[in-house]
Amino acid sequence: MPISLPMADAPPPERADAARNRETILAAASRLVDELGVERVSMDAVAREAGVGKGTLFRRFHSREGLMAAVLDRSESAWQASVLSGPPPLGPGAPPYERLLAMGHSRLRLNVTHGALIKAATGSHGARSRAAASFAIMHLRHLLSELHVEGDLPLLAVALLAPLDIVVVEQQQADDVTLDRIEAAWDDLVRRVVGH
Amino acid sequence: MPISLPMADAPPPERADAARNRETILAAASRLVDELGVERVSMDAVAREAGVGKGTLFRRFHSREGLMAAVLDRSESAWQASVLSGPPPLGPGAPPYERLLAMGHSRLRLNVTHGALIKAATGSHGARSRAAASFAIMHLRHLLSELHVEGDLPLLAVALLAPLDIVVVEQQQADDVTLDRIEAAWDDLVRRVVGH
DNA sequence: AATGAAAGCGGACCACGGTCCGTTTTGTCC
DNA sequence: GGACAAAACGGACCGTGGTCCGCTTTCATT
Repeated sequence: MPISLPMADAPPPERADAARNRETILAAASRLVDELGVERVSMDAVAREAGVGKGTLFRRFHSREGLMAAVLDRSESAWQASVLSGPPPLGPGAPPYERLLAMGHSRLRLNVTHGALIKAATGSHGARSRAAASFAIMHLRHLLSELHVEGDLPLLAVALLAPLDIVVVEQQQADDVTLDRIEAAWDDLVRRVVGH
Repeated sequence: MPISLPMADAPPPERADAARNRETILAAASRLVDELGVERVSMDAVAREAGVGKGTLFRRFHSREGLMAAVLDRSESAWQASVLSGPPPLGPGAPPYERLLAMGHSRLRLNVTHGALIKAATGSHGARSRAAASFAIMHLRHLLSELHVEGDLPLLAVALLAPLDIVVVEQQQADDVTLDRIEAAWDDLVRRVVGH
């Protein structure tokens, strides 16, 4: 008799071979990505490297975008960890305003270093790994409420994060704007929004 | 003797057949786009419709993205015209703060209605039709300076426009956020930045 | 009008993302 | 452990964006 708690429709579990392959594929993809750079990694190459058929890749990850999002999630969750439990001022322990600034700076730099992967994981179809993007929003929203900012905090959080987006940043870099300048302008924006 | 004013290295002019083809291609592309929707228009189809070879498309527009940007530019320049010389509050004649709000609202709605085209014209390669994007930035910057806002105006303008980006907006729409709410939150953001 | 070189043209060709479906593996029930 | 259905697998296949290169058109010069 299968142990089934009276919990509602849980997603069906994963078969053994499927789990094994998922790991193999992710490992192969990660390896290829930081060996060749994300642009030069084709789905066929990942399939070959992982020793599976192409169909398997697509069943598991739906699209190239989805696969890259899965690869990206590893670094993202490291960042999330350092926000949730790392040293201040990014992690807990510093006053909210400083954490807010630290988070923006950290996010900006991370977006730049992971730029290629983020863009590969963010299709024009717009289905970026939901969780990854919304973690930053949720956290920012939390900090804003600690600072007693009034208003539509969820949307305000989005508005503050939007100018740090890799696409926006790269556009500016193409106009010879430095990261330091972007950072300073963001600090100014935050100051205005939070009200000192 | 060729008439050549003492003007420095002008870009070489366009040959007659080239100009003819450019028009034909743009017309064909526009027609197909609003007949089938931008997603369903392939480069082969445009070439067939225009009665030219595929190579010609790519020489003229470099990529699918480039072609779509060219198609988009028509609507964009209509919008630019109504900002520069249309009726207030979007056009000149209204006080700067009202023009600022009107511009945001108008830009938001335009981004939504032209969403598919904008995304098709904005590759992950990030080379969106330079002029189109930067017109809004320049104008916004101008309005901010009229309002005596201090600081790094070019970057502030970018930061205000970023949350209106179609990708950001669609993300929010997927979370059941209405356009009116986005608009209200943007107004609030502007109020904070400009300082009433 | 003839001429020659540079610019433009076109469609065969390639690699890639994504789908499809006949075959193989897994896990359950007897 | 045998039998059976469900799930997963793999690679042939397709349409698309983008390149390449031998041929044609344009246009300045005479």
